[in-house]
Amino acid sequence: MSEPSPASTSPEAAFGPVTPYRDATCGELRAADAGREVRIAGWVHRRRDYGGLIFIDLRDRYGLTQIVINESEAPEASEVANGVRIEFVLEVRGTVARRLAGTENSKLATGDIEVQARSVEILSESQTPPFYINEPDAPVDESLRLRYRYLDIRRKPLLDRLLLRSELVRAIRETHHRAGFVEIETPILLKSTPEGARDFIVPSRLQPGSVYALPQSPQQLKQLLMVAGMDRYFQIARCFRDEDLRGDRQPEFTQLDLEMSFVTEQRVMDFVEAMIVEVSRAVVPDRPIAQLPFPRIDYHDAIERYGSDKPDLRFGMELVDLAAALAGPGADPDSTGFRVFDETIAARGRIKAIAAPGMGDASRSQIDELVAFARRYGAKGLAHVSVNPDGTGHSPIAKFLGDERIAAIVKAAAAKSGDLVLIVADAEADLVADVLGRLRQELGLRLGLADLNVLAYCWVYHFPMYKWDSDRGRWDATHNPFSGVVPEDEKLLVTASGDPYRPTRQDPAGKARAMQYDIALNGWELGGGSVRIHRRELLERSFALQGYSLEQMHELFGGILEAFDFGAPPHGGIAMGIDRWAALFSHQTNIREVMAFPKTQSGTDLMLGAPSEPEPEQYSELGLRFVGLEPGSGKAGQS
RNA sequence: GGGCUCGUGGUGUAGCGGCCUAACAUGCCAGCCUGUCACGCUGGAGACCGCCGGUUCGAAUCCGGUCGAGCCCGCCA
Repeated sequence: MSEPSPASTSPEAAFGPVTPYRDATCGELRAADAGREVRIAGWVHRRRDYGGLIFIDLRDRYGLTQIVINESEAPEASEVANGVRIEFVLEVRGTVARRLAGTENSKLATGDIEVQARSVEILSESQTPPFYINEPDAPVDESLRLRYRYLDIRRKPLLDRLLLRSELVRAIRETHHRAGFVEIETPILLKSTPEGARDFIVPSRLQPGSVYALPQSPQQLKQLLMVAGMDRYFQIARCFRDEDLRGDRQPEFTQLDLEMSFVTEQRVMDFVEAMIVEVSRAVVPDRPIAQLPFPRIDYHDAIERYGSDKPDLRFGMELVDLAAALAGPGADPDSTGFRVFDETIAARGRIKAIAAPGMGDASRSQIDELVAFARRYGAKGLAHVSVNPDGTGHSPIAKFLGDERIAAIVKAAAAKSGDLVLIVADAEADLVADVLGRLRQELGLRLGLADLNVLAYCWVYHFPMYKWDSDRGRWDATHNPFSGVVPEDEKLLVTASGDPYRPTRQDPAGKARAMQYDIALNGWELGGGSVRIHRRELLERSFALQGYSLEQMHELFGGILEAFDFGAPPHGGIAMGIDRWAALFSHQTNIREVMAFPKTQSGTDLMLGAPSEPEPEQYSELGLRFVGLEPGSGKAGQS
């Protein structure tokens, strides 16, 4: 190789696939290229050896091209090809030729041609891979896939998902730039705040004894950018939360974070909705959007009708209240005859139901399984009524309720013959909604009620401002401590006692609604945001309700509070989970499947072996020493 | 912190108290084969059943513990 010289090619050539190793990728040669002399490079996908004739399918991320090595025409190439094995990296020189009539392969984009090799060079050898790379559907233990992630990415399914994710991020960027947003990076080394999830901590060497925290989201920074006059900001931001993992949760994940100035809830939702539609159409054009504009559902309606603040609108099966149906007939209007229901009514609880289509013939064990499902989420039981072919109902609790009430339940639930009405009763209305909401979601999918191709986006708005934290005796922000209050509820941001620093459960603040909106997609929470409080006085009132003294406010949020003294515009925004979005776009239920290098459920990286013990010098430079953990306070234990 | 599931040649599975000195498919190795594309045919190597301990005359198979992976509750938006 000679010394690199100044640029000798055009940008087009520099951007193209041609390199000193290849003239074309493995996915682009067509019949029209017949006769071309080409160099082509890639991995050996498969090898078919006929003795004097060897076929090699050469693969790169663009596709597959068949190479033919004919011993009688290229004896040297044939000798090399004899030693070639799967996943070797080759550079092949030869001639593009139309395949013999009748031997074309319609399954390949390049199936009309083959490259007749003149020479074959092995650029790199490979061990036998630990799992099949050339059979994309072959199941593989996930820990193996994680340990050899670079091999898993060679396989089509994961490759395709990462390409789709790349398109998603590209579409997001293009749309935001077109809408005049400025993309700004914010720091990863930040200050710890007590809100929300547990922080990841990074000890400071220059400030011994102090720590940085990794951002759970760039929340405060984007608000400061609004104070800075940036007007429209967005970022594809990495976020970190030190909590236990789930299929839809990794310790580090990616958010689309955006904020706009001089906006209302309506205005932010309008932009985000238009952006989502544009991105969806660009990335998954063949997937219909269920409803345009997106349904906008008040939080309380969402809980009432779907038992969820992220309802899956691909199917109905809404929750219905049975109070009226149960009150109806009978000698004693205060008694339904069924003790569980009577106690619930006496406790001013809720009795609600869903009708599961076609499940009327569910077996005893199927019912038991549903009862166990309901119990897992805190229900004390799960009553059921099966609807007979003639439209009447039968149920184990019919002997308590009587036929008239059973009929009223069937009617209230709008259950048809063959359906199964599932009933949850509890003194806690939230629990009833949660359990039925989870049953609804589970059964909707199990019964195939959801069109899997549809994208059912919806907004849920006006979340409660706070929820009472009985352990700590204060109001917790439902979402974000900076969320603004709906203007007509501003007067509710007070305590019953009048002292803003003594919150109690009876405070009017418990009824205040936030200018908070979530976007849900097919039953997943895709994102959430709010119009923020931009007046310092109101922010202090809100923080007081959340249990912060003036000193604590300054300690924890001093920077942003001070900023709000220098002219903060009204502003609002949203954060959306890119990983979840990509997973939903590619029909995955686990975000690991759309991440290049995810971690296991116990937070480890099986490929790199992270986390690992630090070197002693790293400890001493930071003034740290590992003293072990209290028994039971963590899994690391003492060594 | 807790519950559940899984862990057998390289990979995916079967075997679930003695018939297992572990079976099948695929992969791997060798040989033959000039038109295949999940090529074919013949032959061969390869696991002591995650690890430790226990029960038993006898364990891959039962029990306990432990490690790893997954799902879930708590946690988390």
